[in-house]
This record gives sequence, C-alpha cells and structure tokens, in this order.
Amino acid sequence: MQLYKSQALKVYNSLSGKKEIFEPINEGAIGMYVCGPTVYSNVHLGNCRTFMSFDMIFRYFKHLGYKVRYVRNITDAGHLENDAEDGEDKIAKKARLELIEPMEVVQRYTVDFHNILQKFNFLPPSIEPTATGHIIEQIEIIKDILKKGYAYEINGSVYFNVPKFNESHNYGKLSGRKLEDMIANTRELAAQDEKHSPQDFALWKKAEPQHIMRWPSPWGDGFPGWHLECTAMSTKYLGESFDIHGGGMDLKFPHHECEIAQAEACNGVEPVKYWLHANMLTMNGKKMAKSTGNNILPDEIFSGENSILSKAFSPTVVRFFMMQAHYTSILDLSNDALLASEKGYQKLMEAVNSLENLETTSSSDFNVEAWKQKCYDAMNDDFNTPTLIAHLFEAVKHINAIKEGNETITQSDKALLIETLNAFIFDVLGLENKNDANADSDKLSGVVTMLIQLRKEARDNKDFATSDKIRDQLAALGIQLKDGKEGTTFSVS
RNA sequence: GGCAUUGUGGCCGAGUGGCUAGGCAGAGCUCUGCAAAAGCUUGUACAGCGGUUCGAAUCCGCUCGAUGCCUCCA
Repeated sequence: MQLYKSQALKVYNSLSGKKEIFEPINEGAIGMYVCGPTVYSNVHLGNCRTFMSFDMIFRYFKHLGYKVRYVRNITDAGHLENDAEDGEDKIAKKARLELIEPMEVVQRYTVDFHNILQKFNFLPPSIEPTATGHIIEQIEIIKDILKKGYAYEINGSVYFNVPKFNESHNYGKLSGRKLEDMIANTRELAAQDEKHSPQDFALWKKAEPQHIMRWPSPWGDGFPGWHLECTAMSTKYLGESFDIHGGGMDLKFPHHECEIAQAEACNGVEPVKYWLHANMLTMNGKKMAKSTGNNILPDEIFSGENSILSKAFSPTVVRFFMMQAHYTSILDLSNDALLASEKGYQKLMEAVNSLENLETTSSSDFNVEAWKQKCYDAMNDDFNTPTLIAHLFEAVKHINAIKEGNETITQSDKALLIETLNAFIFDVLGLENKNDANADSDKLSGVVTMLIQLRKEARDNKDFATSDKIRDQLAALGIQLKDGKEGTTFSVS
C-alpha cells in the first residue's frame, strides 16, 4: 500500500489563504509546475531557496508513493525589462552587452543553473521545458484568447484586456487585489502607452528592427510576453487543470495572477488546484535580488570567497540551514546562522554514522514507531521541515543515550530507526552525509592514522611532550584529533 | 498611498487557547595525563496598549516596527 493512503497531508493554498487537505485531481498522481529561472545571469542563493523548497516537496510526494510529473521551466526568452514601449528582452539585453548570441547567454547560464542545483543535491524535474521551444504553443493560445475576445491587437503587439476579463471573472483573486483599487491607485498615466488600460499585459510584443530575439507570428515578427510561456507549458504537459503550481512569493503578482487570467480566458476552467508560494531569502534583512545587487552566489559560499561569511560552507550545510526554516517564512542569511547550522548538521551526522554499531537488547526505551509518526505529522503539516528536524534531534538524543548504555533498543526498533532516519534525512530533506571533502584523500588519511598511532604509543609511555607535539602541530595544520572511547579520529577544517 | 505577510529568549527558528519545540552560543557536570572532541543537565521569551475568555505568545482591536508586492525579480 502506498504511504499516502495512510498519511493525511495538508498544504497551505495561497488561493484560499488556508491550509487544505491535499487531494490530487487524479488519485495517486500529481502534476506540479514550478516557475523556473530566467537564465540571463548566474543563479543566486535566493533563487536556490525557492527551487530547494519545491525539491523537498517533490521528494516528499515521491516518498509518499505518488507518481509525480514535475515540470520546471527555463525562461530563455520573452522576459521584458519593463512594460514600456521600448521594453527589451532580458536575454537579448545581456547578449547585446556581452556581444554574444542570445542563445549563448541562455546556454551559459542554464549550464550554471544545473551545476549549482547538482551541488545542492537536487532531483531533476520530470520535464524542463524552455520558452523558446514553445513559441508555437504560445501563439496558438494568443489566437484563442483573441478569438474569445479577451485580447486586442495594436501595432503588431497583442495585449490581454484585463478590464474585459474582470467583467466575467475575478482578476486579482490570488493576490487579494481588486481591479478598481488598482485603477484608483495608478500613480501616473504611463506615457503614451499603447495599452488600453495600465493593467493590461502583453501577450505578444512587436520586435523592433534592432531586436535580435524574434519569431514570425500572425501579427508580424515579435516575441511572447513573459506570463504566457508558463500557461503554454503547464497546459501542454499537465493539462488545463492540474494539482500544484509553485513559485517564489514575488511572482504571485502579477505573474501568477496573469497566468490564471490567461488560462481561464483560454480554457474556461480554474487552472490550478493548489497554489504554493515559497518565501524570500533575505540577506542583511533585505530581499536578495539580482537587480539590486544584494545577493550572494552559491559558489561564493562553497569557496568562502565572499565578504559576508567568515568561512566556506558546504552545499549540504546550506541545504540544512534552509530546511531549518519553514518554506513559507522569510529566512535571513547570516554568518552566525550558518555556523549554528553547520554544528547542528555535524551533530546529526555523527549520530547517523554511529547507528549501525548500536547494541541491541530485548527491550526498547525508545518508542520508535510513535516517533516515526511524529515525523510524518510534521511533514504532513504543510511540509514543516523545522519541526521534522526537531524530531530528528530527539532521535539523536536517544541514539546517544543508547550509545552510553543509558537506554536500550531492540533489533527491530533499531532497523526501523535506521530506515526512518535515512528516509527523512537523505530522501526527503535531500541532505548528504559528507564529512569534509578535503579529508577524502586516502594518502592524507593514511598519514594521519600513522601519526595517531605514534601519538598513542607516546601516550602509553607517558611521553606527553611527544604526544602533545603531534596533536598541536596537526592542529596548526587544521587537522583536529578527537579522542574517544573507541580510539582517536580526526577531522580536517 | 493600496494590498499582503510578519514582529518569539544572546543568535537562528517552530508552535498550539491551558501541557518541553529544536539547533547554536552561555553556564555546570562526565570523560581525559592536560586539553580538545563527544555526551549529559540547565536558565532567560513571546513588540506595546486595550478587549474576549476561568485561562492567550496563540482570538479581536489599536499603536509602533519590519518585510514583500503594486515596474523586472525565486
């Protein structure tokens, strides 16, 4: 039997503003769409947090036994710098600045994106479609929306008619806005805008002669509006109505609102059952954003080459740090917070590494079955990874007590404990059990083991001058010896 | 200005109307030749002011603050 039949999952639906029991449209199968990156520069850590949240959600669905089709797009065209007449494609702008082909920009940053996600141990999505690969689909949708009277063509561009749509639909239902308020709050009349109303948005933009990214269409050469690609690709791969649409909080308005409008105008049905929004990662209390320069690149964290942090942190420690906050909460990045997470991560892994050697007896002081359900309860409550991690540390406490001989565990409970910990730590949270990458070298390990043996001999002979010399000089090299009951181990910093 | 979210102990960060979050740091202890490492124990909290309630950090109102969106953004 699949796990999902016995675990009642609740998710926070941004559309209703409530936690709802999760029931997929088709039993046992889930369609999930997440707005991916615009590949015009290196993916920064804030971007990663959103994708990591959905990677965790994807992993938990799979763990529960669902068949999941996870679509995460790559935006490689059609992303306007602004909505003004001279709106320029982000990719094209970057290409112009760097004097390369637009698709060269796309290729470079798509590769970077994949490299970074791999370091963070992401699972690849089921489908990763690109906007440029779906121009035809987008044009078809525009034709359909025009035919249904919710869009108008002007000077080779096509705009979605928001006031018209709002007459029979509810534009603003996702972000809690009312069209009347938005019109009332329009600051100034946009200068000579060809749009009928400031709330209207582009479905298709005419390409000026100097514009290099362009495709032929019934309205002349041009390029698609940003919101359209997600509607085209989600509809194509997941259908007119699907289970989950995710993305960053900042996409809620206007991007996701426009997606709803396009899909409803076109298909006449509510496109998404559950809207999930991941919250922002901040740094120094401010949102990370490419446009403001307040951001840090993942590689700068892994290498330690940055002006914000005191040392390098591994991808899995950063992942652990992010998993310690709920995905709907704002998380602030700081050196202290990362250091604390690193310590906690190491403590967790030490416990995991000692699991196999736990001695078993005929009775258990640790109710593993009840503890396991508490872990599921945490995840079932809108993917509450911080609470899950708190429960993991409860298990750590028991493991240490058993190790010290203060508690006992049976063979079967031990097996269940190992299975459950592995499932949550590695399958669901996606953490990796890596000591230090530097310590992997066999030669180094051999040399240090030899020195440990020499030190032990010195200590046995009460030659503490020699033993301390070995210890202190290794420490000076960043190799720390750790004396334990079962002998001495070491770690490299 | 409008809409939304939010304000928890030294730091990070969960949370339910009454019952321990958890991690890090701090303190004490155990272990140790001395340390380190590791383990155990442990304190300080719910922005402010009112209200509802037998009882609120948790519900309501107001004040103050923070953040996000309203233009591209994960």
